[in-house]
Amino acid sequence: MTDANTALHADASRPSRREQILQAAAQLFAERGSRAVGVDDVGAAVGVTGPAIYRHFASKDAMLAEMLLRISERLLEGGTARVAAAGDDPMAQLRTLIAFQVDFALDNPALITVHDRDLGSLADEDAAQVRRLQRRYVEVWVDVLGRVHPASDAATSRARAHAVFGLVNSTPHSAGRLPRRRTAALLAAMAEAAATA
Amino acid sequence: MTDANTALHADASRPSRREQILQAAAQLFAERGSRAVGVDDVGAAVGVTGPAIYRHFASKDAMLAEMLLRISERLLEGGTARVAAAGDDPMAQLRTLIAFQVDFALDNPALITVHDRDLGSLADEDAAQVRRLQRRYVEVWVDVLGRVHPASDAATSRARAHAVFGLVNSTPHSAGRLPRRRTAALLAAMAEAAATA
DNA sequence: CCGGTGCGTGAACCCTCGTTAACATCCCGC
DNA sequence: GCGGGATGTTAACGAGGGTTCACGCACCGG
Repeated sequence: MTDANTALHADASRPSRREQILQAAAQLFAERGSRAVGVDDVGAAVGVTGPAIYRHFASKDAMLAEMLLRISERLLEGGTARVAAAGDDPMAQLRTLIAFQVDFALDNPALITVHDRDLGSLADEDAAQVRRLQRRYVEVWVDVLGRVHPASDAATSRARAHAVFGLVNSTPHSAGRLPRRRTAALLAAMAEAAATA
Repeated sequence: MTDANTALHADASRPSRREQILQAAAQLFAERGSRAVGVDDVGAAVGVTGPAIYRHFASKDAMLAEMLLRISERLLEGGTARVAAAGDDPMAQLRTLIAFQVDFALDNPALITVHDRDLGSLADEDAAQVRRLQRRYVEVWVDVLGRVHPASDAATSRARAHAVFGLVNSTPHSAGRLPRRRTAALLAAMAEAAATA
């Protein structure tokens, strides 16, 4: 409803009803969990009744699926693009990846929350698709971390990547208490220190 | 059922039915989310039918409440005890806190998951109680981090603490792929680097 | 005008699931 | 041996909530 999430609608100025619904749903899902949010709640958040949702989505699960797929795709695309644009230096690649993840986490704390909490309430097929995208994004990190730590094996790099994600994605817990710029700088510095430790 | 979670039962050798239920529930809640797990599922996991649960707990919510309260209490107690035993050196206190959190996260990945995912599906009173305990535990970290970074204000220390929690609590995502000792060492090193950055 | 298409509404349907009730069983102290 | 509490079982109730249905209405091309 506010400026919470920018990642879900392409046209931010006058989002279509469909995009309004997705964004409101993301917010509500993040606050209470997708299973605790009723279709009526989502409708009310955009000023319509519950069943009106079905003019735009096949089901409640379809909403969640589209939400998670978009997030995963955005992360994967953004991550690969940044790395490709960062040249050959592993440290430069790492820094740009961190900056990207920090920006995303600060822009979309709600999506971050939903992303790793409600994957389980997805139909098997959709869940598998999301996991494929997630895995590919993780692999982008694993590659870069592997070049930063040439002595480490892939499993170690993978654990490192997950740890950095956890660090950066702490934004939903600490958001708003500090000016955004400060938070971004702090998280980036901590993430780089952790990733290179 | 296996050796998954050691934090919930005092007598690990022959846990009472009540403790079996709590442990099985923690496992299931972590895998699927508390709302997606039925009372029948929990019962089946310990070899009884669903309604048998009500011989040991007043309600499904009471199970979740007790689970989260125990976790929060354990963390707060353990954290304060470790800090008190670590002497006056802030870095020594930080290191022992990190070691404690890493051990807990590796011993109880399921509890970690439930802890910060299902707080929202708790009755207001219980949720408030859990949050009080959480806050006090965070303050233990904030105090130590404040002494490690004398120039930082409390808000910054708090953000740092949450970031370190996120890093260490990534165990549910990366568990098992690496021998435990290696994971513990890696996480501790990363956490210390991040906390002192 | 006029019919169709898009978007919404309120009512009803029905399945899931937490909870309770009524009835067995085991076991232990007297 | 026997009464009673602890522990389970099956059957049933009832609320909540996702989904469908039948209908209204605005808008738009011909």
